[in-house]
Amino acid sequence: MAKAEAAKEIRRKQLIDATMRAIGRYGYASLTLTHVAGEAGLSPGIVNFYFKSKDQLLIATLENIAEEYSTLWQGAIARGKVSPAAGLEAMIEADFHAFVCNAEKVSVWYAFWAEARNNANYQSLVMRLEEEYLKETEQLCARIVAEGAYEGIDAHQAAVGLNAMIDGLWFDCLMSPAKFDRQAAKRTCLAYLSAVFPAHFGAAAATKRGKGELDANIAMAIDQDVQGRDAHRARLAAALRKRLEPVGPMRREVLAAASGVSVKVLESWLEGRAEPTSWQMGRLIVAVDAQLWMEVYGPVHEEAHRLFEAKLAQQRDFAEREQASLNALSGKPKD
Amino acid sequence: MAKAEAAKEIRRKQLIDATMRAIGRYGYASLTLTHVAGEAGLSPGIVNFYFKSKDQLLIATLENIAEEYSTLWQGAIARGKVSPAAGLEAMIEADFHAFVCNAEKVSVWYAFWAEARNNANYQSLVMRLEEEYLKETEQLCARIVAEGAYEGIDAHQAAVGLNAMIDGLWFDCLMSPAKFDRQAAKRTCLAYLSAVFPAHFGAAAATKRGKGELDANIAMAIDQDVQGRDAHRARLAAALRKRLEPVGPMRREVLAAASGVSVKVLESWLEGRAEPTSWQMGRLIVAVDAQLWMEVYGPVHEEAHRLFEAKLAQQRDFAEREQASLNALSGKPKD
DNA sequence: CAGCATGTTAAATGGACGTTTAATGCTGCA
DNA sequence: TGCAGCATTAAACGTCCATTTAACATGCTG
Repeated sequence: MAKAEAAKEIRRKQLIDATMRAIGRYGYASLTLTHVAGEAGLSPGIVNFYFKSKDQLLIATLENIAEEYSTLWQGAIARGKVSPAAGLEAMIEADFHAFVCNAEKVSVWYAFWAEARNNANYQSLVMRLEEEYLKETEQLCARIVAEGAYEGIDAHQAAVGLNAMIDGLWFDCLMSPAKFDRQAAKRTCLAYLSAVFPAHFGAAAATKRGKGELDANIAMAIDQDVQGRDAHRARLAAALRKRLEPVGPMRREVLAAASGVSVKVLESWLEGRAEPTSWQMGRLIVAVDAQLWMEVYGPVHEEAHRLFEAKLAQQRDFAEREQASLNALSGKPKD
Repeated sequence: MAKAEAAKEIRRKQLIDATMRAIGRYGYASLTLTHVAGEAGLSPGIVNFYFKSKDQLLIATLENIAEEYSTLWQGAIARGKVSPAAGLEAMIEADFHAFVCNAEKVSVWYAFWAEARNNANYQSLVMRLEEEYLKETEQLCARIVAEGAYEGIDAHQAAVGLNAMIDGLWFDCLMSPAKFDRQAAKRTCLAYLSAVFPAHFGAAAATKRGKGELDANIAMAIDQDVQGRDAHRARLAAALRKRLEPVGPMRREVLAAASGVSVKVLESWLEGRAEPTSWQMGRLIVAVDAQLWMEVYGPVHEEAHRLFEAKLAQQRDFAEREQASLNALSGKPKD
């Protein structure tokens, strides 16, 4: 039952969040399921009901924080896409955003990093993540170098240096979160970039294009991404309600069936108490109309839109083919 | 008995080394005394004989690796003292020396860093270390800035950036030790410095003063420090033997008594099988002559020598006062 | 309202591990 | 050689904790 599935997802997320808080509070080594359950306000036994084992819970936690982080920086980079320099600035902005750069999250990262050497699951994930991030940074650096005015600058080296600096600054955040100044950390990174790429990040470049504004815009956009979970749910609820108005074209039962959940669950979405999984969201979109996506996720730049349309077309294509093959099968039953 | 003390020290060190290997192999979270004992080739129960508890063993391990690291970079910086730029280069050289920058050591560091947030003992030590290192780096940067040719460069920021970059590069060493290239890491740091301080680290500066040579010298000196434990013991043994030659002024019994150990232990030093603790070394020096220090620790720069003389004077002073107060007490017994 | 499924809890279980203790082996000394 | 003291071991103990199990609560269905 999809309804049960959705409810389970909520509890799982709740436990994952509790795990992150518990790691932040007690540390990885002395983390017990009792701690986790305590943070979640549940009894210890429940963890093994939603996760096969403690290991599975921890893997899910790492996957969760990894996806959260990836989403943030990839979103930031997309917003800064107009120029490679803006892209790098956006990455830095994302890396030192309060949402990811805080004592709790960083201590979770360090916990997994320290364990990664002895846990193949952690290691592959952490390495993949790091490689993705490095690749992106390197491309941006390479584009900046290609734009000229630099001799003897190795884009790869510049990117490795930037990454290392960011990881190292997180360490300061870990060790003395009270003293740590996120703005100063950003400035430190920008100082590095302005030393390496003076034409793009130097004082001259900054005044020329009105640096302050850009920063503020990116930061605001990231803020929206981050603290906007409630706002997101509100937008989703509003968009759904609009389509369910008395005069509207759809009834709750229809919409619920289309998205594969019970009416109860659908109502929890309508009231902003819960939200669909991405899979359910996809089915909702297909069931209703692509415009829903625009309304829920807010104004987005063209590329993401184009990407989405492409995906949607692909999905339709896949569904059609599946249908066709089903038809074919029913026509000629297997021998 | 001082003899027993010396033997205990050796076992303790053996167990600490085993702990580091075990953390590198199994990770902090799943480290058991059985693992440690296994690495040391001893039985599990023995650990609680030499350390009051597992916690104490771990604290001793952190203290050990911290002192090891501090000694290395402070030694390196002293050698590069001729100029602040050389000092920074020496620090980098030390940070990426195979002795500290290898998968095992780095994984030990990350283990303690990750736990530091939840363990006051670890935290204070790690923070103190980090502060010392930063302070030194910052002073060097400030001196470079003071030498001129830089505008708008913040020495503190430059130092924080460098430290962060080094810590972050260690992460790469942790995650993929096979792929990690220590030389490339050094170059990355130097590229950073040459971007921030082009007059001191730029291509021009490098060719002017024959950069290659300097690097090689510092690296060699550090090598000596590091892989030189055997050499150190050999020097010590030679220096002691010289003073014990048939025609020499001292007999084994006298020297042993003076340093508070048995003749057996002294002989183990003479044969290079063991070495005194720093405390015993101090008593040896006082008993024999300060020249011994020069012979054992090799040629050193003046400042360290001066420092040592001052310490020695202080120690004598303290001993005299202690004696005086003892005399006073025996004169007037307490009421 | 009965019956069933599902979510949740509390208690039981079994194993792992730090620590303690008693026994054993070893070394140095007479 | 025999004794004394110390280092070391092996086993026992007790605690903690992940996991399992059964009981309980809740809500849904017929």
